[in-house]
Amino acid sequence: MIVLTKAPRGTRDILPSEVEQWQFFEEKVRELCRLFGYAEIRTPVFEHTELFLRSVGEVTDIVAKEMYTFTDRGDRSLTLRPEGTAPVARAFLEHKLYGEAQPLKVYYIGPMFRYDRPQAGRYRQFHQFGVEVFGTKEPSLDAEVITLSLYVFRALGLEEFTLQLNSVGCPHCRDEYRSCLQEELHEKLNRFCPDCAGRFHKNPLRILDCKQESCQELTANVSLLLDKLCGDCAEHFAAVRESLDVLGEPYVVNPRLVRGLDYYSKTAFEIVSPVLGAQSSLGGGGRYDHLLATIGGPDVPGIGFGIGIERVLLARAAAGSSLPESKLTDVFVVTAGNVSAAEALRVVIALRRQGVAADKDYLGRSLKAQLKFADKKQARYVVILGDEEMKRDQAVLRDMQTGGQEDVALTELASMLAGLVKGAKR
RNA sequence: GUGGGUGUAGCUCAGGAGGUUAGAGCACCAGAUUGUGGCUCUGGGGGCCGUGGGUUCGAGUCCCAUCAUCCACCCCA
Repeated sequence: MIVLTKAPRGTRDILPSEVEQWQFFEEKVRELCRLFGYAEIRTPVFEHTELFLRSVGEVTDIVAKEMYTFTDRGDRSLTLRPEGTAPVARAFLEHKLYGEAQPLKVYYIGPMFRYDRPQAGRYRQFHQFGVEVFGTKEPSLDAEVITLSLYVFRALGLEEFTLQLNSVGCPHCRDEYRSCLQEELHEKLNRFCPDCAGRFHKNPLRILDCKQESCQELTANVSLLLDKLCGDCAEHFAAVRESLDVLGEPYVVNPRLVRGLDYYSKTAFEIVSPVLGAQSSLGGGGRYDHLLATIGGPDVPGIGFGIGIERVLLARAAAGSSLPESKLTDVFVVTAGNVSAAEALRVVIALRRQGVAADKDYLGRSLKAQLKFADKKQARYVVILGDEEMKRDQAVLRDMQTGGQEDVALTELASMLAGLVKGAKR
């Protein structure tokens, strides 16, 4: 039975009480992108299914079992984007942005969709902030991109995280290593866990990343891709490390780090947090020098990362970071005696026209209840419109913090409060 | 897709081995003498006990299924 009063599994509402956290995230990220020279790009939330098949890779988990794919009324197979890189790459090609000055640096913020079993820090609709840069293989760019992701976490008040770095090589050295690894592991094949047995053919590199202790032991002395990179890849990796060293950014080389998407080459990195539980990855990314060519474009290199917004917010909450309370209402206008609601509205509108966030009661409540509500709204000031004062074209202005109050002429009310509110915010 | 935990008021939870009108705290609303919030006191509204079957004279309580949720695996953000 479909429950009409519940959001679909793995999705959730971001309620007013939480939305400030999201706005905070977006503000910080936009500011950083501006400083780093990245412009925003917005692509559709769905694309031709084929785009993800070709770019992400048909044997990846994302494509094999996690895509929201549907056929539209024109019989086209479409898929809600499971990640952000492929759509941006598509847009880059579609609009021939390789014809503009390179490199092109862009960022995006938006929802992604993966049909997966929900868990802590994992949703079917989740949100990512990510950047992509097209047009250069220069290693210092790798360092810039990585650094930007670290600055994002810091700007959001996260201190406890680790940057893991690796190189997954290029098609040449990776394929060679892959066969080499399979050869080395072949004799031990029956001693691996069932998952790894499956990985042996599909993605042997991932065996090195298995959480099972028994598998870890079996691969303890196996040769690593990092030691078998081709000259070009090895040189690139060394240069990236050097750039990070120059910047003073600490990192951990994890030769067993693997990325889940096929298009990665050379630099691969992930930022993990110790406070998130099993879903410890705050974000990750890497270089994808052959992606554009794979989907039918020119041979333009690229690099990027994606950060999970939900996970960042969870990490912030776990770290006890909070935001200063922002108040929606500066002034609350209440009525006493026979003063009409319309009269109150007139005053409220006049205040708003002066840039004062004002509001009033809309439930016909008693004076006492109106004040109680104003208190709940955390309004700093309350304007009381009473019969006595109205006769003199005056109103009572009450400071809810100090409890003091005075009579103010109606004509001066708006400009006076505008001044008071502006002063209080400083 | 696999394994385990949990579903009782808006929220956090009680409800001894099945037995009458299902409770608490917080929240919400209203009062505590005439037009004044926070503190206190008093009162009040709210619950197909997730849903559907079954066992029983009788089910919030036992059994099955289902849905949801949480945790872990897989994988990833």
